[in-house]
Amino acid sequence: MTIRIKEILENGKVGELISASGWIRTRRDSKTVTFIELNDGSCFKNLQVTLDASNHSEILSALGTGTSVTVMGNLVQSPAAGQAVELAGDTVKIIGSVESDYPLQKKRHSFEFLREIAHLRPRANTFGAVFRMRNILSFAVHEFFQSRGYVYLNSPIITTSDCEGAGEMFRVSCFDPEKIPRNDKNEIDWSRDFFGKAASLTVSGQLEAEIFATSLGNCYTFGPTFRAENSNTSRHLAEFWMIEPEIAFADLKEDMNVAEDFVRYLFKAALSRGGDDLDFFDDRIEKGLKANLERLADAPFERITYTDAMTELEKHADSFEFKPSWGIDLQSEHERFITEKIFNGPVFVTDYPKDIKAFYMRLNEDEKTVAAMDLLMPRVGEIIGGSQREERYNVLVDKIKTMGLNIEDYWWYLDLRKYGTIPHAGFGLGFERMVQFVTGMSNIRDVIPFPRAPKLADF
RNA sequence: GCCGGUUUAGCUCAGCAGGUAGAGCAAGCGGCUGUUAACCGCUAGGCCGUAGGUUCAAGUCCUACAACCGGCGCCA
Repeated sequence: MTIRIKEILENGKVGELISASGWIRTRRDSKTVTFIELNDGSCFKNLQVTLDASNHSEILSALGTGTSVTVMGNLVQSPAAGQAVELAGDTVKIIGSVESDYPLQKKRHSFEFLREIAHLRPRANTFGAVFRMRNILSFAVHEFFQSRGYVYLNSPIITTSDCEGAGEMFRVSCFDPEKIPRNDKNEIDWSRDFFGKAASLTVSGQLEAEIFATSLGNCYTFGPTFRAENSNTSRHLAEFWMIEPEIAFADLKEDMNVAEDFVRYLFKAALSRGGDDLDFFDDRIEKGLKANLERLADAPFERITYTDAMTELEKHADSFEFKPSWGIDLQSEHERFITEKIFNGPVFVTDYPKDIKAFYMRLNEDEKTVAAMDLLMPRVGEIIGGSQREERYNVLVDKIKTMGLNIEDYWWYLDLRKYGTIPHAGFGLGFERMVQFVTGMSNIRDVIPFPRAPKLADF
């Protein structure tokens, strides 16, 4: 009958006899009373427990930071400021004691240090708040799509379709690295591997989502995605979670409408359910975070074509290391200028030159650009990449050929266009980048429980 | 992968022009106080990232490597 501390603090009645279990965050002594801050992870706040020093003298010294305990006693009104109620502990049971080398102290630790003890960092204020917020956002993702009739698709983690070229892939193989079979041309003989062909971890569930969008209708994926790029930045991971809706009978405009509604829905979920965790981010991680989320949750996102964006950037060519010109990809500094200087908020940039985008994006009337869109956000950069898919069989075949890709590899993808093709569109949202934006955390490795990045796969 | 920075006590850092290490917090002990990042005193704690080199002498200078941080590239 242990009650969660969140429940106690929200609904506990003064006078009630209760039991609370958790970990001691910090402990302070006064002459007659020992104070314990008890946290069980259910919420940001701690439950203050008071112990009569004379009744518990023999175990008081064992109640150090990190100790797990169960306390029974009456919930009383707190005579001091800082908390409305507190638990007047009658009995304290030590569940698990702590050695003096417990790494978490009652002081501020650097995020870099806490990353090295990822098995303990969820017990720290910031990380408790981050992972509760991540949970809120995860649930809101499903809520948003489910309430709109989208089907949740579990796209495969292991794939043999080398399709997209979205980045370097992690090889999946059962070969003994000491004895990799080779054929008579001395090439690796994947036909003798587990799947009978070269297999990798997925870099995107989009192509599979298109199969379902052209059968069950609107659908979405939400799962882990893997990129073997040697990316060393505060916004890249080798394993990250991506949400990829695919919308049937939709064009780019509808794609952006869904993306915008989706992002704003997540902002609103964070605002309405974030509680003390969000207040903490606002107070300690990024000043003004809440006001900014509130502003963005209500205002429509800006939209600008790549061509118009380039024209704007060219007016400020002097302020860039890389000179903007039509046909090049937007550099980080350009994206930041657009989203932070020109619009100060999320911006959709649309209709990129066809040569810098993937083969499956729909060719526009001008035959120079494709129906692509990226959603740029202040600080985290590109949070969404999406497009209307090329649904015209012949156009797609031409595209695959001119890009030098092997047409046979795409037989099933082309079949979707050959048999009852429909216009459709979709996008991918980097979940961790969303969590970063909503929490204000500056390093993406601090918003995923166990980050995987170059030289980093502990725990 | 590229450019720059950092690496000294459990943690966060200081260490001036090369002369064999210091603070705050944490920990242990004691004191004070319905305390709330509590406060005060004392104690203990360091092959100064790794490997070479220069020098009578290297935490301090040089080289290589590694990890981490910031920026860039790749992208979500």
